[in-house]
Amino acid sequence: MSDIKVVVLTPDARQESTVTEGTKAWELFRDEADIIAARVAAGASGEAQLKDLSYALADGDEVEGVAIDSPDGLDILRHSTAHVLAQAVQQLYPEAKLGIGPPIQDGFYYDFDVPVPFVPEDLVKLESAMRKIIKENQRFDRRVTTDEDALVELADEPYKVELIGLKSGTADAESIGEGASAEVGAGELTIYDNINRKGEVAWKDLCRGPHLPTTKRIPAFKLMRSAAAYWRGDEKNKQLQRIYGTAWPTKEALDEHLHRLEEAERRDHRKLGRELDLFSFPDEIGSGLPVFHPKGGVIKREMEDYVRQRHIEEGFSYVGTPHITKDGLFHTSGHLPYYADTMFPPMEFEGTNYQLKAMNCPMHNLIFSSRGRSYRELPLRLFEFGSVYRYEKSGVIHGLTRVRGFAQDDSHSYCTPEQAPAEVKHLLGFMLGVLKDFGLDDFYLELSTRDDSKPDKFVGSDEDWATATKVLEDVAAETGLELVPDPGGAAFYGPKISVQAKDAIGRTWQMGTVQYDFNQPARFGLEYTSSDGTKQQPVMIHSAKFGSIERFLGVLVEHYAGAFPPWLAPVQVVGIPVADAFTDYLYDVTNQLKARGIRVEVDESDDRFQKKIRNAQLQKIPFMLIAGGEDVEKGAVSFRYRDGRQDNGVPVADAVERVVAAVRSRAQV
RNA sequence: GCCGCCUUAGCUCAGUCGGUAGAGCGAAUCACUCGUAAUGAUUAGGUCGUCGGUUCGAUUCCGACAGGCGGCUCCA
Repeated sequence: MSDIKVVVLTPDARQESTVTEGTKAWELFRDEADIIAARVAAGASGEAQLKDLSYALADGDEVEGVAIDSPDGLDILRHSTAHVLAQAVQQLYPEAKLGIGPPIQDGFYYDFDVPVPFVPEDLVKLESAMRKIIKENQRFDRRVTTDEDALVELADEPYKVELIGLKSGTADAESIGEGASAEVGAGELTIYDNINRKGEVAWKDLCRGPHLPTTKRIPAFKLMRSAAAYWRGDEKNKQLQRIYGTAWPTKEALDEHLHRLEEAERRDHRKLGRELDLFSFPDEIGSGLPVFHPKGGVIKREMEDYVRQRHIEEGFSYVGTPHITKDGLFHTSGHLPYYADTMFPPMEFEGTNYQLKAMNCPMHNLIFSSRGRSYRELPLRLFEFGSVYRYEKSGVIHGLTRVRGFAQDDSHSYCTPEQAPAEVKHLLGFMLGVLKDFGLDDFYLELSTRDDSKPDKFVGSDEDWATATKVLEDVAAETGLELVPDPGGAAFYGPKISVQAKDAIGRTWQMGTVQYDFNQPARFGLEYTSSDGTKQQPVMIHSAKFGSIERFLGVLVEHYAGAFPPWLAPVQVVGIPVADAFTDYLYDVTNQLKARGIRVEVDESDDRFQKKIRNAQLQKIPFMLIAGGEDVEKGAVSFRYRDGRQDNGVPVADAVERVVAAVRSRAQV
């Protein structure tokens, strides 16, 4: 056996070493307990690939250890845990057929075809079976096979057989589907055997790897829940039973993760909406149809006042349109054939079908075309709070973030094709400014484009789509923000840029949008007279800065966990007298605040002083103004802030100015 | 829409192996008047989500529907 040269890469050095041919990668990292895989490049020019530590080194390899707490390491840990889950499932339920089991954000899942869906008690049983497998310290053993051999070996696993077929049928791992690429990818087909202490194959799975060296290297895991999921994500396919789990490099990291989930549940806007008396969803009205209580109404009104004012400042005219229309309007716009499924069914009235509107643009188009338009009027900018109703499937309704009736802060800018790029830029900047004023910072942009393979879902010429997409792409790039492609996500009439924000439990929601539309102006025959006297067709740019008032409010509640910045807080100040005797004195102070437009209350209840403090804390009121004997003597009040900070004996005039300034600044306190 | 789970007082939840139900918080009343997160006592709240079936009897068992939760699919 001859010697070979390999290069070991560490974060701060590259070290050449000579080893015997056939040496396994794990021998290079013998002393590093947290290395669980290797990134190997064949020579400096080669692209590095993830390998199991059992990989036999070759001459010229550049090898870097992958730590269990690195992003790749976590994926490997979680995917390996998914294997252990699948092994446990087939132990307990031998008739279970395997789907796929990829790593995901914070964890993993594995899909199974089982005759009876899993219940929570099954997960408990499976966890103990998994612990047993982990204790057995089974070795993940990689074995290269051929399509033909694998098809014979895995004949009992119809879903694996399908994946092998897909792999041979296409060169492109992406087209197999997200997640499935963990099982079969480009290159050679591999099976992983789980070898137990006796050297027997305890279990095996088709998989491209890599995996942990052994099952004992799984430090901490937990099964979270089970749910059904369509095979390969297609509604027409059979539903498999999916088990979600999580796995971490240490027990502490797992506990922290579970703790974060608990914290996230506490900020859930549906829970806070009830606790803070902001809104509710009466059964009597129907699913996905919220009502705003006085306190939620304050926040909603502040949002509306703000965004109406901003639109006026940005050159928009505030308009109004009705909630229903004859259905012909949506035929003209082109919405009906595409979106009949998501519109409420028509109401027949005196021989005419009326429809609850699901979008506002057609009505704005009629305002545009209500009289002749000159190029001098362009861009013509219309804005309103448009109430729209969409018949969302029952399973998708979610608090305020997915409802059946909501208001869009909807605007349409009619402009010449030449003006369009500048208008898109204007709108995007405007939208980002709105997010900033509301303190939202955890979001990214998405560029939704046409899916060329589904021409029936989109209208318009290739050239127009290309032009429109380019305009949006360039403007988005200028912001410097992360831009995620969303192929196929465009509206039927044109591409869009949207803001995607996360809720408390990590789900992303589409907020504001800017959409470029060259189709509706044509369908409505919109035109303006240009400087040379000819009739021209405008381009319209759809834009909503919040997206939907309801959804934005829901995300805001979670962003602030109910502790709104003072300008949005339903109650901005609560006066708390130390004893009844000081109530009148406090009213003198709060009346000054009220005169300055501050939302202020005095707690005159029979509760004791400390209870009043507690109640104000639970209501997350930004400022508590406290008055007792010491304050009265000095002509002062004492502040208590939401975070528990105190500032005693503040002269009344200063206190009033302090509150007014805080509210005006729109800043969080 | 699909799969699973769930629905008991305003809220959070006990409970009834089928004989019409409890607690804490909240509310009301009374007493207490207190310096930075819960004063005490008393009282009132429920045809146990709705409708149908089984049964001498259903909140409990079965079914349908409505609503909720978690996923999947969808999301102009």
